[in-house]
Amino acid sequence: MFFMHVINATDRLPTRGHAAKRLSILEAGARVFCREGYTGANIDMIAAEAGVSRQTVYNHYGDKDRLFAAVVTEITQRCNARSFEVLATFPDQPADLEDELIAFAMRLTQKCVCDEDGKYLRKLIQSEGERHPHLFAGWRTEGPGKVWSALAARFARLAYAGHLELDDPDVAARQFIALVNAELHIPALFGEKLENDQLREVTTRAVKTFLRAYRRNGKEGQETTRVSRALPA
Amino acid sequence: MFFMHVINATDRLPTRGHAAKRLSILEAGARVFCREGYTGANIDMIAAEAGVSRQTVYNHYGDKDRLFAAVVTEITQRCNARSFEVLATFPDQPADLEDELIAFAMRLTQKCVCDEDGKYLRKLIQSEGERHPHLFAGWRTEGPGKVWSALAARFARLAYAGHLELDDPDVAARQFIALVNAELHIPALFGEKLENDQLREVTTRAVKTFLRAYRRNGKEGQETTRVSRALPA
DNA sequence: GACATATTAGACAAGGCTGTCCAAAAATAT
DNA sequence: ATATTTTTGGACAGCCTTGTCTAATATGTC
Repeated sequence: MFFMHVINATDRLPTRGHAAKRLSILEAGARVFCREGYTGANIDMIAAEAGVSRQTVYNHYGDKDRLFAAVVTEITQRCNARSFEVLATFPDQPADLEDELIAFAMRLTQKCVCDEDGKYLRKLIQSEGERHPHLFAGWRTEGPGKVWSALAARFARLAYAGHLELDDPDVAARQFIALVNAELHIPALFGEKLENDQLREVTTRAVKTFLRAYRRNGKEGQETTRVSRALPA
Repeated sequence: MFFMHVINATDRLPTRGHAAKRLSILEAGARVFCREGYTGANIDMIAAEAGVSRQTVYNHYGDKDRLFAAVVTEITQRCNARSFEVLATFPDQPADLEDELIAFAMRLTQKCVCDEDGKYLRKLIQSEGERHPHLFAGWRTEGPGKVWSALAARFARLAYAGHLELDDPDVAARQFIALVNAELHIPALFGEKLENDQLREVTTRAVKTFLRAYRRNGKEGQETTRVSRALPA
């Protein structure tokens, strides 16, 4: 009962009491660490932004290091969970492949790349990744590692079903993500948000290019080996 | 590169030893700011790494803010210059389009994306871009803005010459860069370097995909408008 | 209401960092 | 060799931050 909070503060969303403060500190920590960097962030700021006294922060997380670690693992888990949620909506039996891939890509962007957590995670990794690689080792294997290969499996399935023609599903998956994110990098760096219409345009162009390269009969040159590995459910 | 001192905010023309220290401080500043973030960096560290006394740092740059600004503009200019150098080697009249695009993309990666300055710039922008947008406004317009449209013009030229078939050269340019960088992001975040062989593989896959999407006779669906805008020398 | 637990505000020491001042030493130019 | 400019090391005040401690207050349970 008491360990609940210790293990993971967000499996429930408490609105009062111990757990509520704990969560609110975590969220404020994410915002502040991300905005100011590890060294630039200070506990008073986090406490103020969490609507909590400084001492409470220390009561819950011991010290700055441990708070930071908690923030990182929390954000990481949240991002991964989101990614797999979206992944579950991949169009396995598409009626209109292009349309459905576009919709899928937009979900991916909105819920995993351009949302708050995604932004936080990118900034935290960028600023502290080299200094504390152990903190992000989990993210690397559980995050992109699994998400990408899961996405690759979905593409392999589409290829097996005759919708795509591809050499290496892993490469296709990475390229898909790269294309979809192609036009988001610069705005993301400066915290600018894309309107829904713009996002649709950008995504549409990305998916069209992807499909021109990988559609069943959009080939030319390059030997394409038929995929025939174990496919997931 | 030599004009730097003249252009730069402060002051009078430096003598020889003066200029050497000045540069060494700038480079050390880049390393330390990038490694530790703006707040995390301290002047003593920079002075030590520059092989200079702390007072000398203050003599040259006044205070931390102005040193940081100088570092940013220096790195920015260096990166832009590099980018245009590489851009000048774009294959305008390719004998073997794929091979030459691969070589070009590798130059781009090695000299602009994966080199020290590129890494520094990314980290600085990521960590301080939102807080000091004015510092990077110049980079945005002079850097990606001009590089991308210059690259787009080169692609348009290839299209005009019948090598490619593309809708919008600007989009193609961004997608080209996105594909080429697709597999570099994660390693870059953790400061890992790719071997030359791996880089070649990764780049080859990217260019192959790009060309499958945009080669003259690798089409299907999607109305492709012939480009006919003003072309640069 | 009584009790236990969480939370709060504030004070506090220890330490780090910035930016300044200064006098001596070194480098450079004349 | 001498005059001028730069550099150096050290000392310093002022400020901020972390993490601890304490006594008072709030919250929730029985």
